[in-house]
Amino acid sequence: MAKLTPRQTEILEFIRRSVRDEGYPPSQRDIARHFGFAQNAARDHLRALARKGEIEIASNDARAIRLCGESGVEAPPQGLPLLGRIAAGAPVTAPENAESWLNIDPDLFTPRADFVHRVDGDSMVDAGILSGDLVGIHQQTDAPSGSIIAACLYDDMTGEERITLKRYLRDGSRVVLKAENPRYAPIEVDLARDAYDQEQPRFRIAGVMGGLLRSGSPR
Amino acid sequence: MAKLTPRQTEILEFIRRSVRDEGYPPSQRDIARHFGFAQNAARDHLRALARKGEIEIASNDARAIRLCGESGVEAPPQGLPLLGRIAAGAPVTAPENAESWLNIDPDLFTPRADFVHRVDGDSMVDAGILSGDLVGIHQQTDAPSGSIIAACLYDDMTGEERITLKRYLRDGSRVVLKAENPRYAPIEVDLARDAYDQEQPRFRIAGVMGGLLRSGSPR
DNA sequence: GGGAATACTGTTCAATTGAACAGTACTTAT
DNA sequence: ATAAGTACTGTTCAATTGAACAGTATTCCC
Repeated sequence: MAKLTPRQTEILEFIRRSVRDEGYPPSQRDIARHFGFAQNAARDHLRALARKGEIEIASNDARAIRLCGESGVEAPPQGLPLLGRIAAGAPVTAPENAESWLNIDPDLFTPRADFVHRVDGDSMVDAGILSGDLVGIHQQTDAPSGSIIAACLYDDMTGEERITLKRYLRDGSRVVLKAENPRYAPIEVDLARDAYDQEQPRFRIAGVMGGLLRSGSPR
Repeated sequence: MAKLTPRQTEILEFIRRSVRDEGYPPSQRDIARHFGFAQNAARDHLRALARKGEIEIASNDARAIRLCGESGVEAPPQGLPLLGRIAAGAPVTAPENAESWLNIDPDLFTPRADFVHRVDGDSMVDAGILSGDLVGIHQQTDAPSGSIIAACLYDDMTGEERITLKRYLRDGSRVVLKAENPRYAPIEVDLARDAYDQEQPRFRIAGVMGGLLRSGSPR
């Protein structure tokens, strides 16, 4: 799709707004009146927009403008990004880096989910969270002690950042990230120590668990 | 909103289809041409539809039809009924008897869910299903042995029918409904015996589990 | 039996509309 | 330098369009 000039973007926006607010596209003269120029200027713009694939001028009929650029009449893209392990350097929790998008109402979770994380491994089985489950996460930088959080752990070796689910236990500056499975050892972090201390992993809270979605039945 | 005649519904549908497919409403003559009548008939119909609040005729302009009845451009109402324990006599699995409706895409579950059931009790904890979880159920009358099913159990005492989640194990005519928690005893049914035998509960398969939705985090 | 609503036909008319043709001025790539 | 694209003005014109007015047949309600 060819790039639009600022003026063309303005005009396309006006058409979109008209369709949304009035329910039908404007006539060439409507456009001209709104922008204060002659009908033929509007016609030129429509032709340019049609050539660039943003609209289709369906026929010689009145208001026969069909919006076709990405978001014509479609529903607003509602859903949640599925975040997880991603390539080195890039921030894991940025929606742009989503593996895929799920069509779920964020309000099905409490608190409301901002993204979804796929559980890998059985470290949380005793909390009823199985491998492969999708966990809804509400993005926040802190969490009450005892809650289940999505922790971002940064691996110095690979330079990769990844999300893990853990129970968050905090006592002063001492933080314990506990798995809900006796076979896994808890990770301990002392926030008072320098972040550059290599003996402990660097971590941050990505958010708190707001719920869970599982597809299929276990075993 | 006044009721529409079949003909008016046809015409409203045609306008909706036009807006969806073409991107703009039809002219009165477009309508007339499509239905094979004169322009004025179309005009009469539009006036009737406007009077009944289904559309708005915005001005004297070409194609100035604005759809306003409930679902103008909105998404189709999609969701799943939440079924569970219900009043005596009524069939539990009928969507009309839903406790409430959840706005979930049925295809998030595999197999696709037809309704949702709220888990009450800890009988399935070992399968990662906790009390309060919502389980997506695909309606079917039979299920492979070993799968987790929604079983309809009929209580002769209260005359109530209720849904319970169980692991379904079948060996010939012998059926075992097993809880995924050692503290619960399995229920045994012999299909060869008469359904009127009061020594065993009457049951039927409501469907198989297609997945799970949990709001909030455990404990 | 009368009134209202539905479901049309048919004609006329003025306003609106898109299209075409002829220009102008400016910018941006080649 | 020059061709292409942008961003307009101005005029003319035929086609389309909604509106109005005058009818007709049928059904439904009171």
